[in-house]
Amino acid sequence: MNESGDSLYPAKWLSKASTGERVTCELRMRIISGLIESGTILSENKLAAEYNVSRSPIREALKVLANENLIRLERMGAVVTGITEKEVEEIYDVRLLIETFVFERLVKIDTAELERELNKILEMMQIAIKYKDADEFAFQDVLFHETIIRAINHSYITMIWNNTKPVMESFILLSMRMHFNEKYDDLSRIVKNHELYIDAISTKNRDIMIQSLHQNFDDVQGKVDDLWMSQQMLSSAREQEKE
Amino acid sequence: MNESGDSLYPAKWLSKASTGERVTCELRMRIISGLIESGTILSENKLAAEYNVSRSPIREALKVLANENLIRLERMGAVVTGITEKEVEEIYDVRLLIETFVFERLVKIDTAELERELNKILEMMQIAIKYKDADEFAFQDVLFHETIIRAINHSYITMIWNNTKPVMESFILLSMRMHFNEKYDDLSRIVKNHELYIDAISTKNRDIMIQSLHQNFDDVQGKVDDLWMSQQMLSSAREQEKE
DNA sequence: ATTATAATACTTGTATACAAGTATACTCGT
DNA sequence: ACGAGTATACTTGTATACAAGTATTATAAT
Repeated sequence: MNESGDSLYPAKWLSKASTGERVTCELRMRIISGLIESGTILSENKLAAEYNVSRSPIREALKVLANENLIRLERMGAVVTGITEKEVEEIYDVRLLIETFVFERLVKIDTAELERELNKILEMMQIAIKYKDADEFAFQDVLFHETIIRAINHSYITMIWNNTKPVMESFILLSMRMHFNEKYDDLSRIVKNHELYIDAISTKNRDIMIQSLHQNFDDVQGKVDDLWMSQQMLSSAREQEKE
Repeated sequence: MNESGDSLYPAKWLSKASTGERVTCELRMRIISGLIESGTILSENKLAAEYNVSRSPIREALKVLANENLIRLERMGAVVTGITEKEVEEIYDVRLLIETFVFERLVKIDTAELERELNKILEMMQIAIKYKDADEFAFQDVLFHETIIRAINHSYITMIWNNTKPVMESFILLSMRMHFNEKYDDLSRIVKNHELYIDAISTKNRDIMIQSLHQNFDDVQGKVDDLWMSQQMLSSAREQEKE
């Protein structure tokens, strides 16, 4: 029925994805970006009609999104929860928590290979900056942290990551797209900070690691406000349309 | 086709559950108990036939179990991962991690209502012991920790809990059933330890909390060995059947 | 005997159909 | 005008059907 605009989620990341995964990613982006407002009630049938698919992939998507705390499955309809500033902080709480845990494991093992991998990702990030590819930059940013987390081979920490990653990815994606053209110094600061992170890992220095983690948080936190502002703008724009 | 024995998961906990949830809980118990061995390849069709349901609830169950790291969804068939001693340790890593985090929040807020709630649960546990109701005891044990974790209203911490809880619950359930009749002193030790936990919360004393958490871990760890032993017994019994 | 190829039986992912239950709206009685 | 009760249109959960793809097995050729 209504294709309602282009897709927010990078098509190239969905090359091998099933319909269910596509819908999941797209809905997630719409919710996090604020395009679908908090409080909206989603119905399987309507979504199926909107995306021109059957209810099966839609159901799948809703289950996943409910697990990510983006919607709340109720008797009739799924209520969009969305994410507020509070949720963003909470996600970063979790990231701080697990990355701190991970670091404690990393100091006990050989991290040479990991460092190599991280440096590779760092160079990729720089290329992404050079070619002004916000999506690629976001991808590598997320990959950076994923690589660290996976390095300790801890299935339940990985599980936590798998559950927080999608929201984080979408959030960073939107945030990067918004900032990429304006704030070049922000980007280099992010890269610098990732370098610091690698340093912390290689020297096994807790203080540097904590410093880097908090720096990273602040970097993101700064962007959060802008994202919310733009959401507000979106919302008020819609409000005006209605009138 | 094959109902293969009774259900492991308490029927009374499934009063309002859908077929999908029932299948999920039952499969989870079978996997964790070792009744379904690691390495087994599950097929949606076979499971559907076995449980006399359609593929829809089975698919749902497999998605959930994959998220809990109990199976691995592959091209063809779902490979049972199961849980080894390593996984149990890892689950408790996570619980330690999040409960430590939670405690840091709890010291900052008024916990009077929480303490009341926890004491209620504690009394329930004692009744469960009195009437030798292992399942109820397990239920209250899990509820105890859930209550603490939910108290800080942290959506992503809650999310982590939601994802680890089912496995933990099943594990504790099996463990309790195995030990309930033999080791009465174990049970009172568990209760004592929970009292200690409440103490830690009310006095906002970190040291007591850590002590209690580790104690709790040791309690479980002790039981783990037995559970594995019994799994081994199960396995070897099956081996012999085959011959 | 071994290898290449083709047929078959199984797999998942999606679409559709059906059943049971719930909210909304409407009608009828007062 | 207003409330009780019914009809209707929606909701989810499950079952079934279909399509596309993959492993396996059997057959045929060398």
